[in-house]
Amino acid sequence: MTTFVTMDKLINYLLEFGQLNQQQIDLIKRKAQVLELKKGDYFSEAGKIPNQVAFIEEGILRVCYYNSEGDEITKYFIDENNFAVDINSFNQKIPSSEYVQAVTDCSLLVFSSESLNDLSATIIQWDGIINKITEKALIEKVNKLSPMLAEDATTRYLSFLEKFPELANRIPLSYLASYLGITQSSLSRIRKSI
Amino acid sequence: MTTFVTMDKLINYLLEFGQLNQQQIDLIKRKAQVLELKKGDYFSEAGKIPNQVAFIEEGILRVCYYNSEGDEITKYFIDENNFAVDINSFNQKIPSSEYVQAVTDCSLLVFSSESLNDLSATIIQWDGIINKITEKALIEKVNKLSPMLAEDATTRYLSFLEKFPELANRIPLSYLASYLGITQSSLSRIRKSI
DNA sequence: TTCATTATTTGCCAAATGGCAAATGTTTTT
DNA sequence: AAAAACATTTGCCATTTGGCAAATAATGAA
Repeated sequence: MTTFVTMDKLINYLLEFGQLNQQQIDLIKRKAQVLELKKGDYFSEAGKIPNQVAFIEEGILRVCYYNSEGDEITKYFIDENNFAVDINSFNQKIPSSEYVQAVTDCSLLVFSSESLNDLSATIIQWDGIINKITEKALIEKVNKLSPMLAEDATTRYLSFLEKFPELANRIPLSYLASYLGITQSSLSRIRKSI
Repeated sequence: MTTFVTMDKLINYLLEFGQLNQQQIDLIKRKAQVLELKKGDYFSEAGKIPNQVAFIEEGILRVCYYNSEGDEITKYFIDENNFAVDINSFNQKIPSSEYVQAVTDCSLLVFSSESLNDLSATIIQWDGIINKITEKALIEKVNKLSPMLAEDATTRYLSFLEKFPELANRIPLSYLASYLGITQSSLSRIRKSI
């Protein structure tokens, strides 16, 4: 069974966290499914038990939820060469309180729960690799969020610009404002003042 | 070699994440060292490569760093029945940018790097247990920090009060203010208004 | 193109927070 | 107890951000 998708980004990413032989790489490629999302499409929905994990080859996703005031909050953005999943709900098999949406057109490689179980059972290093990836991603999130609390909104916006330079003007203000923890009008004014 | 410390909290905590037989439990107990810290004492210092991990039996620690403006920031508090370590620096063996300080008198159980390696080599479930603990702790941090951005300072303070009811008036204002992302005077005014 | 819809900007004013310094309160040392 | 050191509160005012609604701009549909 031949595939025409190289999946190079995924494999190179995994290889950063552990060694894999060609046979293992081929198995991983067979277990991954290409999923193309259009801007605005949803990858997962709140209230459902997540049963797949996505590696982002191209594009940007955002993870969102509704807070107690009913405002939609963008918890974080995830870009190329990262995995997206509500890891808590996925592991515990409980309904997710978050949903994941494509901010731009995306090309994803998706693994189902079953595929991941197979890989875990077949590839001895798999769990170790996944653990390292998970841990690194979570540490990055904490380290990004933590200083934001002490910064003013302009600084937070500038940091976002550094991380996603091309994105700031291509996504709805509301996405970005809720991520930065400010209102749309404040963000609009901050933009103007720069 | 008999020990008079029961270490019940530690063992019960570990057992939440995986099974351990009595022999394994005894080994873990032998590898742990009791460390008593007085309020204000440091458990680890910035600039050093962390070489131990602490389980908090009693008391509260805080994890701190200095931001680019030179302000001391309390990144988070860690309370009883949790592990404390700069996991990133610990795993990568790089100098920590954070330091860990006792907010109250603390009773800790400390594991050295070598002890952890021994445990990892001897107890087959050890790595799995540690990974689950690590992941859970990081997820909790993200989930706590994330909504704070969208809340006003009073709400953040009230949330802190819920989590650490007895603490708010027993620690320096500066610790708490920097955790909440506000100035000492603002926090003082918020307190008064409640 | 034109209309309808949605997103963004702006004005106006209120509320929240910061900056700084002085005043007050608390703790520790001598 | 007195002095010194440190922590907290307060006043004053500036800046930031929010709330709301109207105006404007951009987008998509007919």
